[in-house]
Amino acid sequence: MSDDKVIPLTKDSRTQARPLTLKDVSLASGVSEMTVSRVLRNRGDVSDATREKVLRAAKELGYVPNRIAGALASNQVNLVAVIIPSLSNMVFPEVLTGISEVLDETPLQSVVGVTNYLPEKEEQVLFQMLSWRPSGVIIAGIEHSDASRAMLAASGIPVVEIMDTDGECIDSVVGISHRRAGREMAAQIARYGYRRIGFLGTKMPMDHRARKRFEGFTEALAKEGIEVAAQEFYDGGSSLAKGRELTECILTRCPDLDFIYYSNDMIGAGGLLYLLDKGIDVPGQIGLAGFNGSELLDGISVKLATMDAGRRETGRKAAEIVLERNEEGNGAEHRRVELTPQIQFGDTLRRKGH
Amino acid sequence: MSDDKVIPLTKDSRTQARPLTLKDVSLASGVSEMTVSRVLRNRGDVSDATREKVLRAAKELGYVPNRIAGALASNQVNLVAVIIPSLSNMVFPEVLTGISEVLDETPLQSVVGVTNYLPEKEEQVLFQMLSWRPSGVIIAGIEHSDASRAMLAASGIPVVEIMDTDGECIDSVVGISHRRAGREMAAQIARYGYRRIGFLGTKMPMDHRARKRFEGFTEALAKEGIEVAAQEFYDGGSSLAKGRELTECILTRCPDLDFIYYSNDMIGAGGLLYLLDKGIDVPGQIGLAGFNGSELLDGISVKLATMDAGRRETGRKAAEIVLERNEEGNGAEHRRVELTPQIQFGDTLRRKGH
DNA sequence: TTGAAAGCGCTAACAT
DNA sequence: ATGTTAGCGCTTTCAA
Repeated sequence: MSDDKVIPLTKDSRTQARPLTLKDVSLASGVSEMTVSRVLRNRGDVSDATREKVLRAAKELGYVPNRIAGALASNQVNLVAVIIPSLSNMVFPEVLTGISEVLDETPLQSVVGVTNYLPEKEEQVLFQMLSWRPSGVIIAGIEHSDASRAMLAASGIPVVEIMDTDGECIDSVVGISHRRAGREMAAQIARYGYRRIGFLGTKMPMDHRARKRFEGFTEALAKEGIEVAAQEFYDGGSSLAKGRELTECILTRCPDLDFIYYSNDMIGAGGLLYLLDKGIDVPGQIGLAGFNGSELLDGISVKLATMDAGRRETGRKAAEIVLERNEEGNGAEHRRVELTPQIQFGDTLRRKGH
Repeated sequence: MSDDKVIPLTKDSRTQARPLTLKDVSLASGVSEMTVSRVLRNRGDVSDATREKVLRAAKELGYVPNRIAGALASNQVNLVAVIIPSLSNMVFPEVLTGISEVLDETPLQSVVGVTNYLPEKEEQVLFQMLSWRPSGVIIAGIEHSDASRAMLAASGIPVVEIMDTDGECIDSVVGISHRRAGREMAAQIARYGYRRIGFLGTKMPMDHRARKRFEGFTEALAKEGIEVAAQEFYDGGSSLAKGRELTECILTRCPDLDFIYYSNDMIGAGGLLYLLDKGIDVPGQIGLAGFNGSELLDGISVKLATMDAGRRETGRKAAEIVLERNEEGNGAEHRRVELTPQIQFGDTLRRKGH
């Protein structure tokens, strides 16, 4: 970006002074406000004649209902609060997509809040969201401050925690066990004969899910008598460049690694590209695996091993639970849905020496 | 994903029957509702003693204000509606990030609606959003249905159209001229001596901005007496894989191309990786350029030429305009902010034969 | 099938 | 510094 031209326009508009109300439509159509309300919501019995009249009047005036008032009167808010740590990591937009897919067929609508991985911010965002009295909350992770948990528990609305099943949930939960994901990847790597294994991931306090994968990973390796030979942690967002840099770094420190496990596909792909550039044989000399199952990166000639965390599916399921919990009478039980990701071997994880 | 275990829990909660109201806090603290309201909003003069009392009572009870009621009473909704075509293209989350950065310091909060590039869906989403009486609307693009334009114009709230300045705006606009972006890239490519130029992009009716870039591109080439030698269009999302595939495709049809202009960096990078894999000399044999300035892809060894569309900046500016328009008294003019993207040459665009 | 009255929970505006 | 009153625009409930 260079200079920004700022050109104030002259034309003067801001047409409307007061937004229209039901009353305006009532007057215009010669029908009581109540009946107008009924027509606009398709509720109760209204004769076709009046329905016509009302609809026409509303359309002609350009009436837009005031949901604030409607929500207050009916004590019903068709909003679902969705709270996620970030929008920069595609994982979360993908979950949102799953949620929208399901909610789009219903009167419910999602509202997104972003926490930047900060518990304090999460608390604020949550408070803000709850103050709109949404029909449900879908929130990433199961680690929350005491205050957040208290708010959620007390809210009396369905709460679905997503993307992590390792721990106690407040109400319902959908996701995968990251400990198990880490364990299974470690087991597979060990089974394939790798022994000098490095790990590369985000700084852990930020990201509980990455931490749990790492814990599961080291735990399972330990069971095979293997210790992680080297590890490297980084702050901030993941990018190909970061993956490159850290891979170079870890291999300088520890050139005899025969495998690197990355905490996500983005840095994994960066590492992969780096190794390919260097002419290093992958997975002959060194095997690699990431995490997420990012289709985004599928076009790299050598496909990185990974594990699909089922983000779309998670979003869909979470939305379905909120819906289910909103249908009164229905069993409306607490739910625990654990998705089981499979290893995708790609081209970078195969039996050593094969 | 394989089988999903669905384990209904047994514990029974849904604690609270009726959410707390101001009245509850009033009773608990022995202070009038009005004063409680004042304390909770930091408004007017309240003695430190009563403030303390109220705050303590509110905290102990776990009171969460009901904004629905507050908004109705005060006729003030601190929501900004943000309407975008998609979350799958990182461009939009990046704009959202810019918006949030600015709004986070204010009482305003953004609410996102997604249109899937469908004008009809845009209309619905817009109607939904407007029914919440937001303090402003930030909407991607300047092409909208008549009904949408009418709603926006009649809403009486600030409307900022973003990411495209090629055309008439309703109220204010922030973004770049995609025609100009296309023209400038074409001019540069021509200046550098390329003559057999291909274009690769999304199907146009979907994406006005891509279309305008293409139009600007062909127009500027025409001025140099050059015609686009081959073009390839695709549906659906952009990915590295798609870029690969289409690049192979266009080069099969037209093997003598010396340049390919891609409608975004993702497919551009896919093409780049394909050519590198094939051992083709880039840019010696064929030059490449994309669009967006995606930092995401920075880790590829050969850096794709591109143009930064200033997404964060666009989001920030749009949010600032909404804020400005909400400060009464202030000039509150209509604004037109045209950002001017610069070509980033990377490694794939240089004078032919150098 | 339609209408009238009474709030929803909060805040603006006005007392005190 | 605090309290009282009267709505905000809609829907629920009850009556016709």
